[in-house]
Amino acid sequence: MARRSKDVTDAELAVLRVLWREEASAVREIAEEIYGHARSSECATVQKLLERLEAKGFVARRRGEGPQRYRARVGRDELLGRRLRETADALCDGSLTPLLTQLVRTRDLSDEDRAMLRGLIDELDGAPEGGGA
Amino acid sequence: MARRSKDVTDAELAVLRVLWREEASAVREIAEEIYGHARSSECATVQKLLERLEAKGFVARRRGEGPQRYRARVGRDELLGRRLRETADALCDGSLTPLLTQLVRTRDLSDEDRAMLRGLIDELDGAPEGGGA
DNA sequence: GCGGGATCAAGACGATTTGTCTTTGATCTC
DNA sequence: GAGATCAAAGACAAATCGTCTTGATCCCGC
Repeated sequence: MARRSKDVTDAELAVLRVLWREEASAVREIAEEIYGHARSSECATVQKLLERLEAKGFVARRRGEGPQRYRARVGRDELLGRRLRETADALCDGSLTPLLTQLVRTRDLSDEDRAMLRGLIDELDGAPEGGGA
Repeated sequence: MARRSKDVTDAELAVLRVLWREEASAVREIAEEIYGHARSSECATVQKLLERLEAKGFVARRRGEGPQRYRARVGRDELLGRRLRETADALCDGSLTPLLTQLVRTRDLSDEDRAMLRGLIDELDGAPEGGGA
């Protein structure tokens, strides 16, 4: 039926990447970052990508003096969380646990990774979920 | 340029799900599982999906007496690992660590999840990858 | 006031993906 | 050999996605 479109496509992601690095950028700057130069067609492409990203709520634009400047409204980690949840929904009936075990089992974890993880878990164990102390 | 096609599309995944449950199934059985019945057009659809899955190496077919039977050649966890790596490549330059921390931070983790995780890490810590003590 | 440049919105475009269906051909049974 | 089942191939429309063109607007220095 209706094909589910991606949250952020590859080309859009390239734009987001720039915005994660550069805070607030104009179209021309982004195009230059991505393509190495900024001919008018490339600017138009970037503009279209920004337009689509804005429609999805992933970037915001600031009008004012000079060219409009765009900034990201999602961080990498939020996007990451989104994708992880998507994956969990598609493959694990929404449960995140299998992702965790799969990741840990993957064995690419360094000593530091493990230590860091342990720390995070300790933190969660120590601080009750309720929030307030 | 060339849009990257998905490893397994949604409709294909529905087929795989059946195969994960049912070991080795015939087209008609799969169609019945998915659609509730098996008219010829639905069988054809499933067949096409199986054909594509086979081309990607995700299922194998066994010819023999009676209708051909298909079985999955990837498990859920392998597919999961694949998707996780994809996500890591797209968003984290291939590093899996951010996925881990994001998952742990997500806070949807139950006590059991945390205990399980801790156990897994202990295991990794205890048994160094090199093998020998 | 005017030419020239930059910015921007809107839409067109082709390639590709994806889910579905039809057609045709093969095989088997009674 | 009639009819049913199964399989292979391809056709199909809808949708996505990256890209580009067009036309409008604005602003500057002269």
